[in-house]
Amino acid sequence: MNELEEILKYLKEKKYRLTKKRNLILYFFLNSEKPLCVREIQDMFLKLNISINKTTIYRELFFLKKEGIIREVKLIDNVMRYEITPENHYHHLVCLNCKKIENVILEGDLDKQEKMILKTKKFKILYHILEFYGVCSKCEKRSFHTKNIS
Amino acid sequence: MNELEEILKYLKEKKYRLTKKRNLILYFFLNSEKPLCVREIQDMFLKLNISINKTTIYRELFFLKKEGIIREVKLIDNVMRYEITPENHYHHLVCLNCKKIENVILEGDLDKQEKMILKTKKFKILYHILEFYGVCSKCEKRSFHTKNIS
DNA sequence: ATACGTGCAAATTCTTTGCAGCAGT
DNA sequence: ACTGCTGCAAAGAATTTGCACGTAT
Repeated sequence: MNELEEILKYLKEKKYRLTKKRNLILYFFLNSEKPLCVREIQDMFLKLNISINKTTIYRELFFLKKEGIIREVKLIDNVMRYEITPENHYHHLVCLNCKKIENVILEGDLDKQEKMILKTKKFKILYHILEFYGVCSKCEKRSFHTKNIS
Repeated sequence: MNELEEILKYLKEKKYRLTKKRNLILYFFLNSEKPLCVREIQDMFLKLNISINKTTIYRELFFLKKEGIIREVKLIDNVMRYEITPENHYHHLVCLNCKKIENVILEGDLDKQEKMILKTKKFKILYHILEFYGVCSKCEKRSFHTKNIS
């Protein structure tokens, strides 16, 4: 699964709509070496002969930023530019059998929860620890066979 | 905010649609002293002179069960009945200043994450620990005033 | 016969888009 | 003149519903 598919899957899971223009804007970002501004994105649509309104682009950038998919880059000119956010915050999958620890990215779903908590509980969260305890795929498989395998 | 509003808010947050029939079914559950079966719900719609298909009811019950809003109750006859799930699984808000621990309900949002992890990482999660560390509202307020305010 | 489930097309909900227009530099 | 934002109506995406039919007890 490539990066675009990852992002689309994430958006789908959060029940946002996978529209042609949203997909295209994401495609532009993933295939650009440098941060893009509204104007540049508008031109890219123009080149493809696809109509788009500048408001749509502004709103889409705001949306993608909110979702943590892109981030703002301020250069010397005072035009806002954006680029794909390079990474994300890891959580851990801890195997109770072999003690192996694996990383997993939850793609910012807790942010929403934390905002909700701030609003409803008035509790300002500074950080969180989230660990999942279970059985990894290797150990899971092994338990159905003999102990001597591998 | 009453219980129905709480549930609707939760469903809205998860981007499920708040349809008339879904709302009504929830209303029936919240105003019923006893567990309800498909037939009884069907009759309630009939009384209100609102058409509904039994498949819709089956699917809605499956949906609400999946979301943890209702739960199955098996009585002696072999008809499945459902009732509002009384409670939920707590997480903790730990204040780093006064060490107070508060409960918070995340309304099953992690279930989805865990299913996702099972699918993509093939890691079978048995349980999880999730704690939020931060500053509670009291301590937050106090830090803006003098130290003597209790 | 009754309880319950599935697939598909139509209906409904609600996000996303475009347009007109405004504010600030 | 240009960047950036808002409200409202229309378009579009995707969930929800109804219908026909199937399975199991």
